[in-house]
Amino acid sequence: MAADKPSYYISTPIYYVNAKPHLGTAYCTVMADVQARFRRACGADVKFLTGMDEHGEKVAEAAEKNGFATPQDWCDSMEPAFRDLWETLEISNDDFIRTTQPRHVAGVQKFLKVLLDRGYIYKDAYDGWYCRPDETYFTETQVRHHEEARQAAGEAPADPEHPLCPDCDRPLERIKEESWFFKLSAFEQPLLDFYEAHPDFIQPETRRNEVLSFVKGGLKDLSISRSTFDWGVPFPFDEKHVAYVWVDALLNYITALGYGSDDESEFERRWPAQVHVVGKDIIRFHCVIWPALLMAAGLPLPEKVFVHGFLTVRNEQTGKVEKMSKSRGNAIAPEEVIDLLGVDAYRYYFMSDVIHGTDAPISWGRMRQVYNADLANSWGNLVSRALNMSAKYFDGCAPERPAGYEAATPLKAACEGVFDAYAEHMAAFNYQAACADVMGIVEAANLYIENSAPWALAKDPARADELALVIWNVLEAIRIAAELYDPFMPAISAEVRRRMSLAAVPTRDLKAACAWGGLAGGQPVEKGAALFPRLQD
RNA sequence: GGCGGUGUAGCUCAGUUGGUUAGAGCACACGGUUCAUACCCGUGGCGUCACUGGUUCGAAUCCAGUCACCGCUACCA
Repeated sequence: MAADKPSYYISTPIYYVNAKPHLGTAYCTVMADVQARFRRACGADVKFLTGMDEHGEKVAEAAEKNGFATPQDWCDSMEPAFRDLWETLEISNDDFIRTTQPRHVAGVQKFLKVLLDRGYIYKDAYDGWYCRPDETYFTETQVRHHEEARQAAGEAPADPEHPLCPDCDRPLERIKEESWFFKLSAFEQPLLDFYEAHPDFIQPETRRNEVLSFVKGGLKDLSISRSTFDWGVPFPFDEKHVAYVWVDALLNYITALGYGSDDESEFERRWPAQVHVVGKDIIRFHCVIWPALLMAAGLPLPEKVFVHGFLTVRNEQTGKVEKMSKSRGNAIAPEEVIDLLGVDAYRYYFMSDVIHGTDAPISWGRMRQVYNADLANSWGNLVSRALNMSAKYFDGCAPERPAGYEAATPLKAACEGVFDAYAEHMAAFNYQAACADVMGIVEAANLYIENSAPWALAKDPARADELALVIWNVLEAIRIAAELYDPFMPAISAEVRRRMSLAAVPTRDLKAACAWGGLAGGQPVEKGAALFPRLQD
């Protein structure tokens, strides 16, 4: 049944279990959710995946430090922080994968065997510096240059036995151990060929350029196992080693489809994914390592990686844009924003006003502006005045679809053609433009009411037909706008439909739903309380 | 150091292959209206399009350089 509809498989990254979800995590997840809801509304058979990344030495350490008997207990204790926030934010994920689940472990082990069989991994001795907190290796040269730079900056020389990490400045350890390596170097040219053949693979364009120049700079083989700790997926053919993050976390995208299980039918049907939504910090994992791993395993590559930027904060005292961080004290928690705006307006603000793809500033002042202008004054007030008039003039109901409903009106003209533009913008993750498309309907409706003056028509019984036509037009436009806004503000759109006695669930055929004339009329309507109570300064 | 990006009204941003007086929304001011969440509608001011020089009949849009911010990468000496 589902199989005859096109599969649309979309993912967020799996989030690292040690950190609670923050505004950036939520931003990414909402972005993917909006796309998932849009695709469902267009009739696609959507699988929307998110989850948690639970392996690694740091997780084991955190478990111990926090007094948990096992790392698994620690992970279990963190899970609600994610699940609860996603539920609050109306995230419609169809699955929630955890890398400690048996289905994931099985898939990882199968994948490793495939890589071994196909000759793309080998065991070698690793000799170099290791940053335990970062779980990262550094070469002699990297470490030496960092030390030179430090001393040039006037800092005290580090202990030669424990020079400092180039990334985090914590002491390194000398490590000589065996490790499994992935022949990433073999994929330099295949990757470049792939990028060229699929110019839309990485979006936006600037990220693509970054990846291109990185790969052209040459790729080195990649250490994919660790034997210094054991909180990970054991190599099936070498129990001393556990999989390192590349061949663990990234694989969630296929293990969630049953790759490596007894029944791989969903994997067969849905892979490759239509899009991975990721932040710019993990672009290389998703645009270089992950495609190379898939090539090595003989699997198809995802169709697209959409890379979003980071949220920054406009300091309303200085006017300067700052990176958000706890140490600066300018970090904003999702809960704070929800308290101010409510969930749907929260989603709308980040999706409509924050430009995806680049770093974008947010501010409390801006949130209030957008909320009041777009949602309270325009959309919410339109619904309010329209439903009020409908109920008042038509005995608690919507007018019946009038005979001349197909006649040209400014409002009908404003609604027609919106779907095509909107769908194109949505597909390109240009949510700002998509929201503007819908706002065009809202503005046209407000203007149409103004110019038609239904309150004047209502005073003249001879113009009853005219009044019915005007009100029906406005309700029809609201119906369409509510469907188009649904991916962004699902609860509000559902409430609008409820007040108009329309379907409880959003459409599965958005194009048809946007066609003029869908509103039969005659059904009860209810004005209700303000959808977006105006924020006072 | 190399590569790339960005810099347009107070704010968030559009500005296709260079072409009449540079745009939208918000914010602000004034006027109108009253069905509505003091809302909606109309009108208006606001910018040397980062700076300098160049190409052109004509550049925000092309070229060179400068400055600022950002990203990736490399520091091979």
